[in-house]
Formats: sequence, C-alpha cells, structure tokens
Amino acid sequence: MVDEDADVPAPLTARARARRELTDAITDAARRQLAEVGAPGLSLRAVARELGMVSSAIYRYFPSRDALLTALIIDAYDAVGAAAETAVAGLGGSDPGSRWMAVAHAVRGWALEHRHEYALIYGSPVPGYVAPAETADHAVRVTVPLLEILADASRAGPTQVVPDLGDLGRLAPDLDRLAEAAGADVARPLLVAGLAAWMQLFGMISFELYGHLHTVIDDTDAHFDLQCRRLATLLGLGEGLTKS
Amino acid sequence: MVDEDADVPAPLTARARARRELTDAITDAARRQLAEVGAPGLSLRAVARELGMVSSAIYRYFPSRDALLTALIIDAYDAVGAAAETAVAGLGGSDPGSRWMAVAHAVRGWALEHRHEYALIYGSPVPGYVAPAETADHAVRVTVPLLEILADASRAGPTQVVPDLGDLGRLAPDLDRLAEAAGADVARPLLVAGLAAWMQLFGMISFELYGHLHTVIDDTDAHFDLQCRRLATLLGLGEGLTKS
DNA sequence: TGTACATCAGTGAACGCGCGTTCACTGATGTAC
DNA sequence: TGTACATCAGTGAACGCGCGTTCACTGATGTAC
Repeated sequence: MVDEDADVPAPLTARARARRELTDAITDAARRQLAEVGAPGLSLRAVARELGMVSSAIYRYFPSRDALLTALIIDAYDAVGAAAETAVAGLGGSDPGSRWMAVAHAVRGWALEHRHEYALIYGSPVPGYVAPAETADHAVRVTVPLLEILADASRAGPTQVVPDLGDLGRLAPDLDRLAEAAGADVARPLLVAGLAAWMQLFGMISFELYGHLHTVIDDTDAHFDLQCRRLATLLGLGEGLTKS
Repeated sequence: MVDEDADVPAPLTARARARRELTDAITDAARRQLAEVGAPGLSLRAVARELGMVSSAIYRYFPSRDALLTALIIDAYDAVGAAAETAVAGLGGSDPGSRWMAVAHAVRGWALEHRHEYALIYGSPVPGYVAPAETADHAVRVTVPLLEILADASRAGPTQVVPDLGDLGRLAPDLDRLAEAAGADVARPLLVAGLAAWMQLFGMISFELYGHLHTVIDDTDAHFDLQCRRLATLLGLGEGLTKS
C-alpha cells in the first residue's frame, strides 16, 4: 500500500503546473502592488485586475487577503535572509569582521531597494492583520548569519568585548538560549553586544528609510558605514577592517 | 493705526471659544480612534460619528483628512518630547548618566502606552500621506534632552569614549552641525556614539513593539535596562549608575 | 482507447460596506452703523 | 440700544469610488473503469 513513487516527484499535470505558475504570478503582481502603494493599500481586486482576471478568481489560490499578505511577508523575510546569506557567501569565509560588514550592508541595500517590503516586515504592523506563527520561521533567517559570526568569533578565541557589565541578572536565561541557538560557547557580554548591534542596525535603516535623518545626516552612506565599523569594533571583530 | 491691545490676548467670543473646544474635541476623538485602529484605519467619518456630528462638519475645522493626521503627528511628537523633558526635570539636575537613563525609560514607557501613536511617527509612513515641513520642528523636541546630556558631559570634562575610530572622513560636516546644535564643544567620537545610542534606543523600542523580540527576549524590561546602561557606559556616562 | 463522472478554474453578478469630499441650505453668532 | 448685514457652524443629501467576499454557473481538465 506504500506508494512506490514516494520519492520521485509526481509528474505535474497541466493543471498543477498552471496552478503553480498562476500562484506565482499572483504573488508577483501583489509584490509589485506592494512596492507601489504599500501594505495597507494592497488590494485583491487590484491584483486581479493586473492579471486580467476577475477578482473572485483569486480565491481559487488564496483563501483571503490576509493569506496573500502572509505570503508576501514570508517572501520578504526570505529575501532579506537570502541577501545576507549571499553577501557572506560571496566573501568565501573571511574573518568575522568583514562578514559582519557584508551582512550589514547587504541588509541595508536590500531595504533601500525594497522599501515597502522592508516596511511590511520591520515597520508598523498592518492593523487588523495577525501574522500566523509560520512567519516567525522565516523571520529568523536573517539572524542566522549574524549569530554565526558571533559563534565563529568566539571559537577563534575569547574576544575582549567592551563594556563588560558584570552581572546580567534576570537576562541570563535569555542569553543562554541565544548561545544555544548559536551552537557555540558565546560569552554573555558578546551576546549583549550582538543584540545591541542587531537592533542598532535595524534602527539605523528604519530611521534612514522613514526620513528621521533628513535634518541630521546628509551623507547617510558614510554614516552607516562608520557606525557599522564602530559596531564591529565593539563586537571585538575589529581586525581585518580597513578604516577608510 | 497700531492696535493698542496688540499684547493683550483678545477676549474670545463665544464662537471662538466653541471653535477651540471643538477643534480639541476632534483631535481627542481622532487620537482615541488612532489608539484603536491605527493610522491607516483612521477615518473622518468615524471621528464625526463619535462626536455626534455629521461628517461634513469636520471640514469646518480641518480642510482634509491629511490635515487631521498632521495634527495627530505633531501631538505625538510633542508628547514623546514632553515625556522626555519631564523625566529629566523630575531628576532635578543629576549627572548625565542618570538623565540618559531617565530619558530612555521615559521614551520607552510612552511608546508602550501609546503604541499606535508611536507607530504613527516612528513606524512606516502612511502611504499617500506626505508630512508637511512643520512636523520636523516637533520631531526634534525629543532629541533636545539627549543633545543636552552630551553637551553637559562634554562641559564636565573630556570623556573617554570607546571606540575612537580615528578619521571620520566625509561625516565631519554632519557632526560639526550636530555639535553646533548641541551648543557645546562635543567631541566627534562622542557624537557618533550619541547617534548610535539614539538609533539603538528607537530600534529596541520598535523591535519590542512590533514583536521581533518574541522568540528572543522574554524579560524585555531587564533587557532594555541593561542595554541602556551599556549605552551609558559607551557614552562615558557610567558614573552614578547603579548596576543592579 | 473510449466513455462517464468528478474535480477544478475562472466568470459575472451581486451584497453590503465604508470612505473622502462637495454643495446648497438653515439658523445662530458677530459686527458696523 | 436697535437694526441690517455679514460671517460662520452644522445639516443632510449626494457623488463616485473601491473594497473583500459569496455564489450559482460554465467549460475545461483529470480519473476510474
């Protein structure tokens, strides 16, 4: 009673192939829509219009507008994650400092090119929409390279992280869980510094994208690069970075 | 031909008084709406409904929905600014480190209590809405106490800020402008650290509010406090802080 | 290989809703003489 | 102080729009015998 073709992907029928293509076409159109009008303006009917179908036809592929939004959110998380991954892959195993710089610039670059997609996942939540749990799986993807950098730095030898704040009190369990996720014996002060870098990174990008630097920083490229180098130093990843 | 009552505020006519009260009532109702449904869901008609008026009546007070949004944005910026100001005022001139902690916690506290108002000013921009220039005047208010802290720390003597990144290159003009705004001779590395702290502060708050810490940090209170103390140390404001 | 039935994709019309904004109007408040 | 006119606040109806979702339907594709 066991299907003997269980491992072989069943040859797609014409219907199944068409279904897959149209599902992709719908998310593509939705992504274009999103880039133009932003998440709150995204509409099923507009997507259908762009594809030359009738609005109710979308319901053969997505049970609701929220399901379509979920697909876009997952895609966006995967896209930042992929951007970060290819950035480190392009370096071919350099020192942690260079990899940190590469990831940081890759994330910012992706954000600048996909402002609305960035806003969809890192901006204010769409009111009325509640993200299903599965989005979280994709959200972590971009953090993996960052954790790996910390883990590798730790394996290379104990790093001197400034400042050492001494007792970390009630935060210890959270940090231990993080170290476990990193799969290495990352020192707690380094984890705290890593969290700080992570949040400053996205804080900088959000501020730049949402216009909060307009009257403050003119040369946002130079500023971002400088801040990232500063963070590298604070993470003890200073060596190997050219201070341009 | 000069009005001799120019300095005396003209006694308000009943009409003018009513106008002022109703304008306030409208923004109040809009703020409540905002707290419930968020900025993209804010509607003139719902506001009018809550006040028991007909929707077109709102147009006697605000020329458009966007004008009402602008009023809310300005109010929100003023509210964070005021929260920060009263936090430092409550300390009565303590050391910069304690003041930094007070401001940071005040901003977070306000954000947690006014999530949608925070999202309105620090989250993704409302699509289709362009903030008029005057909002910028109110946006800077919350940064004033922060700049004052840096200025005071600088006046108290040269602070050792880590790390010193050496040549700041193309960023020098921006930093000089910032120092001028601070009204004191704030060293450039301290300004860079100040920018970093500013952006990490809002990055942390946004991440917490938008749920990005859910699977990462359980004790967000402890985490925020720890990170702020770390930032104080990095800003050279370490003395006077109890490391709880 | 051919037929009978089941599954599925896409249509077109409709439901019910809420929105921002305009406009001619009534009645109250303010102002000038 | 009283009257005539101008200003303003609020009404109610309407315009024109777009939205998410449901539903009975036709015709094509797939499946079992």
